Amino acid sequence: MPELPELETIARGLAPRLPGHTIERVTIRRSDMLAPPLRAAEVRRRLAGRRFVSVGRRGKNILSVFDDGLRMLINLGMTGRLVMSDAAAARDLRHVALRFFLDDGAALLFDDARRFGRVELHDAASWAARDATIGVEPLSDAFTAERMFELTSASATPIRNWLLDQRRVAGVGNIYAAEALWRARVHPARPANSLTREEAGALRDGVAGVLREAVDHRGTTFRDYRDASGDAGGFQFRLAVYDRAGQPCPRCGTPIERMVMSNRSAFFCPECQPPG
DNA sequence: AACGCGCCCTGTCCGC
DNA sequence: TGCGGACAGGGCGCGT
Repeated sequence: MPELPELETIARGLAPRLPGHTIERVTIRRSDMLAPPLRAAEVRRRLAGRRFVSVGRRGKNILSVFDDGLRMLINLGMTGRLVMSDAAAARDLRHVALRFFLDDGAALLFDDARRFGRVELHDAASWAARDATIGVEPLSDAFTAERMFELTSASATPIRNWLLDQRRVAGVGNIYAAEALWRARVHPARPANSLTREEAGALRDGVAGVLREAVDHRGTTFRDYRDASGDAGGFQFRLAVYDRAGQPCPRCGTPIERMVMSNRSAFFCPECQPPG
C-alpha cells in the first residue's frame, strides 16, 4: 500500500499523539507479523512500560523511539494501517494484528489484511546496522543530482526496478516510480547506468518533486491507504500515468501504456519516454 | 555480487 | 449468483 508520502502522513498524524505516552500492554493476535526471530512474549515484555519519545519515518517505515533507547520499526507492507482506537475509522478495521494500549485508555492499532507488514525491535547497535541497509532519504539535502548519478551509474538494472530497491533511495514504490520517470521523461526499462548525468538529475528532481507534492496532498489512496485518523489521501487525482493505461498523457495527449516488468505494472508515455 | 523471480496473504474486480 | 483468474502503494529468500 504505502510509499513515502503515505508513511510521512501517518507519522505526522501520530507524532502529536504518541510522544509522552506510555504503553501499558501489547496484545498480539498475529505473531507472524513480528520480524523473525522476534517472539510475542519478547515484544510484550520489551514494550510494557515504555514511553514514546518520538515517532517519525525512515523510508517506508514508521520509526518509534522509546525512553530506554528501544526502537520499533513498523513496515505496513501493501495493506497495513496504523489507526488510533479513538478515531471513528477504527471500528471498520477487520484485521487488527497488534494493539498497543496507552496510559490514557486509547490504543494504537496495527491492522493488515494481507499480513505483509512487519514489526521490528532494535537496540542502538542493531538499529545502526538496520538503518545502514536503508538508502538515502529523497527529501533530504543528501539527495543531490550528483549522488543520484553516482547511484544510477553503479547498476545495470532497469531504472523502474532500480527505483523500487530501498537500499539505494528509500521510500519510492510503484506509483511514485512511474510518476517520477514520467516527469523525468525516462523510459522505465532503461538500464540505470544508461542515464546521462542530465537524466539522472531530472530523475532526482522528479522523485523529490512528486514525493513532496504527494506529501502536501496527504498521500495517494487507491484502495487501502488511510492515515492515522482513518482518512484517505488526495494525490490520486493528480497522477499523470499510474493506472492510466489508454488515457491521454497530460503533457502530449498520447495514450499512456502499461507494461509488465518483474511481474509488476509499469506505466509510461511512449511519446515522452522513448525506449533506449 | 547483482539481479530476476516466486512467493508470502487476502480482498476485489472482471469475464464467463 | 457463482467461480476462476488476474491483479494489488511491498519485500524477502532463493537460484543463477
